[in-house]
Amino acid sequence: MTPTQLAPDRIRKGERTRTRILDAAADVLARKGYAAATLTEIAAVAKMQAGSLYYHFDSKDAIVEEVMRVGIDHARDAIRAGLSAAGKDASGHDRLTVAVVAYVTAITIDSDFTQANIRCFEESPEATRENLAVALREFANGWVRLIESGQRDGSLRDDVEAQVIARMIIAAMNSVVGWWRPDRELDIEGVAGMFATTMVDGLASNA
Amino acid sequence: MTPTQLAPDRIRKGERTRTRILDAAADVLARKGYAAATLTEIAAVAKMQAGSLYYHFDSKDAIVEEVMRVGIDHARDAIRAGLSAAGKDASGHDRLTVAVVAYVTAITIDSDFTQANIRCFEESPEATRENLAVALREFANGWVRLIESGQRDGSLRDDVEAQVIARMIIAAMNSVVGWWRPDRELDIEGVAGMFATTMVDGLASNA
DNA sequence: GTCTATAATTCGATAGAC
DNA sequence: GTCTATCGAATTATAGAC
Repeated sequence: MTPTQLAPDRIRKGERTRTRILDAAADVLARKGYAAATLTEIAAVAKMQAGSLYYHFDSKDAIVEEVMRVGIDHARDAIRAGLSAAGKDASGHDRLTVAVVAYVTAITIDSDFTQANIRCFEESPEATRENLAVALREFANGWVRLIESGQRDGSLRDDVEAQVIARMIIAAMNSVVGWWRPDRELDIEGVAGMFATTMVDGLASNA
Repeated sequence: MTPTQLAPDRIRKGERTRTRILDAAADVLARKGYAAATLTEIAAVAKMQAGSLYYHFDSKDAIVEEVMRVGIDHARDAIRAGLSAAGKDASGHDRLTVAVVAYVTAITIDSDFTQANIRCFEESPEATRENLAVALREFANGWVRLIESGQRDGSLRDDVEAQVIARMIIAAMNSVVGWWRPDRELDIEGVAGMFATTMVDGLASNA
């Protein structure tokens, strides 16, 4: 038995504590933002003392970075699932609409991680943002490709720059986490639908 | 001469220092955000020591609140100017387009105050947000009325809720301050135009 | 009005007992 | 692995000289 080999339940126990801390951090970060989220509160939610966090993580920023990274992954997975359900032969117009609905739904329903990522990005230290730059660029590029694909197949207008419009769409979608709450009379599918149809089909009446 | 009556140049001197502090605070707040903006740095930009700020303001939050309030006022004025130039008899569709271009241009060109307001709002203390709630609600309501007006005159579709779309449009426009820089090859009028035509006329090709 | 010096907190991080 | 105790740094805010 090598030194790195541990009993299975011991591995699971350590992993579970780590996950509990990340869950707690995502919760606090999504509600308070980066600066206002204290290790004391994160530890309290995880039912620990603040000092104990350092056995599992090197620093506050290490916790924040991992939370945000998980949030980005969750969002990407949700979009992929929606797109693969729509099918590869759907038009760029339809695929963009599906992606918008999938993403808006994902970031509002049951994911403190994606909300923490959205809320804390600008506020987080430069080092953290640099460490996440590749993942975020990849995320943004996904939207750019989606739009460019629609421009190529003729279902989306090509007199605007996909890079600019992608940023705009991402920001518009992210804004829902700032005001939508589950107890609203308006369900999130309705909101997602309005977002998609407005950004993709426009607000102008075609009557 | 009443006790509150001061020599004109003395009034002006005090006001000028106050303005210099607000200018410095807007600069730092727009670049660093609420938490990372320290009084030491604000004072340095204003060419003072941190302690001296307290002769002019009661607290950091008092400075922040006033900067944000000025930012909101600047934005509102820019939109009003654009709309009055467009004329009262323009369609809701056209007035909304004009307002988008006016606002996007205003928040990127030459106004640390509007950028500070956009960047610091979510991060600022609850008391600050409550104090600005009326002004911000009024700002948002302006966009809602603009959209509803277009829905009434038939130039904008009425199968979406103006309240939801207004929030979405505001967030999309605000996002430009996060990435656009004056030295970009793409001028801000071009960006504003793309934003307006995409959100109002849509991304779908009408060919 | 502005400066220097410092009080008062808060928070991230570390050390050592258990 | 977790706790208690504490260090050290940063920051808002105050006090008093000038």
